[in-house]
Amino acid sequence: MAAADGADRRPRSRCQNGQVANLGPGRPRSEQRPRRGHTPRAEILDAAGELFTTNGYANTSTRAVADAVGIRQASLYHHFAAKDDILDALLAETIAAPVELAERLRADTDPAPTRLYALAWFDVRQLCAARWNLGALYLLPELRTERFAAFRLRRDELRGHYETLAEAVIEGVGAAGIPGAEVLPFRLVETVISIRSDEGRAPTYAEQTIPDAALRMLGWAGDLEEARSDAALLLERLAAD
Amino acid sequence: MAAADGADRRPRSRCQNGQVANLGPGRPRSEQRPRRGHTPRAEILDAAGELFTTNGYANTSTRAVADAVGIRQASLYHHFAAKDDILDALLAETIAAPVELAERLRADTDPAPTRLYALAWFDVRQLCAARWNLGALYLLPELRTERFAAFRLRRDELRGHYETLAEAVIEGVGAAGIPGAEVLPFRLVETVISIRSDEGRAPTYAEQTIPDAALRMLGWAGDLEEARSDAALLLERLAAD
DNA sequence: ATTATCTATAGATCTATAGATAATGC
DNA sequence: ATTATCTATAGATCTATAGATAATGC
Repeated sequence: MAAADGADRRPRSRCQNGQVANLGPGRPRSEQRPRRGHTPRAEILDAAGELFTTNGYANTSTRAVADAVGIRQASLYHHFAAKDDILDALLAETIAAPVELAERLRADTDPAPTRLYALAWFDVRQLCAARWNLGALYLLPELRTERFAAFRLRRDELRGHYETLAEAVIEGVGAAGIPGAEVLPFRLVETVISIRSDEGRAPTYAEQTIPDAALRMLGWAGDLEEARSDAALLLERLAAD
Repeated sequence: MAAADGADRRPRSRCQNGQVANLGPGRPRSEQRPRRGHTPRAEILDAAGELFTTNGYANTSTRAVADAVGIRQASLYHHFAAKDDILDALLAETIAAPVELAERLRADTDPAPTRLYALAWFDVRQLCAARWNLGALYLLPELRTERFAAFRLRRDELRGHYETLAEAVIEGVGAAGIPGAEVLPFRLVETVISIRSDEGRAPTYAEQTIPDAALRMLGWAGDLEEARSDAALLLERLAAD
């Protein structure tokens, strides 16, 4: 019976519309629903991402998620032990890549403005490109519970990396710096979430405007086009590893 | 029976702890609970503000709100026709003052940087000082429904005022401006909400750091101390009217 | 044997309405 | 008469578990 360990073995269906060839073991679904994802787990996460962001986490029943996938409510529990775990998996996805990038940037020797620009750019791009605006879930009161301590820790790490880079930028600009501003680049990047929520779609200008504004806000008066092209080279280099 | 029109006539109790002298008409409460507010309506809003921000809107039952006030669940409906209406009243409170200030600032003749500084300062101060971090409710999916169209409109007005002021600042700085940055001051101010949510309390540095950063972000290179003292004078003047 | 689904259900909610009751105010 | 509370309840949920079933894989 039990599983719910998240170890998806193989895809069960080949395509995303109604016509499906079952490929793996297990009783066939009584109904097929078009839903993105190569595994049941990925299908569930996609459906939950849509429903959690459009109707809210607490307002989305496990039945609604199951319906959106085309399975019965109880079948969810084969893939996730609890509703919590679906949310946790979605949240983890949203910060894994920026955290990893930030860790690589720490070891890099480029100037701080270049590295901060690169991190902000990468992060904004991902927040804009993501299929669902999952950052809107960061303010859920549920995340303050023990259950999500690990997620909070990861996000604090990311925030710490932003702050370290921002402090280094401020140090380089001398008296032009604003005291306390080192906390703001991380926050400014995450405003993409509210913009996307209010405007109903990802802002097109954000990828350039927000990293630019982050550096200016810290008192950095250098050439933004240069920062941008340096950051682009840096990101390419790191992606190659 | 019916009421729920929000027209509170008079206080029912004189004090905020258990010892209470009933003053108005109506059946006495079977239980008294310490809760801030001079009228039942205010008590309900205070309790709901606490519970909505700490447990979430959808997770907070009308029973929980009633319990926190010291009345029965059904008695809420004498003051609010539906749970929606409690949320709407709380949200309206959060933007009434900044919207009014922004409207007065539109008629003012001070330079744009002074006016933007004043608006951001006032708004940040209120977001920090408010008893509950109600801005955390702005991302609720419920707010996208028709029910909250009026609230969205008011908030859009506030956003529009920020943008108009920011555009004027950018115009004054010539080539130093970042295209698209006029949308950011409003967003930067609202980052107080996530900071307060993550740190568990209002940031002490925000009142100065955020207005400062908003101007720098727009490419404004003037004296920030001067902007701050000019804004202080402007706010005093407007408060006097 | 293992896997992924299914059916059925226990037990615990939640919102809003109907109508009774106990105060004050005229 | 008006007001603010009360009790009682209809009707509609929701999460998670138990155990059956229908595939594939060895």
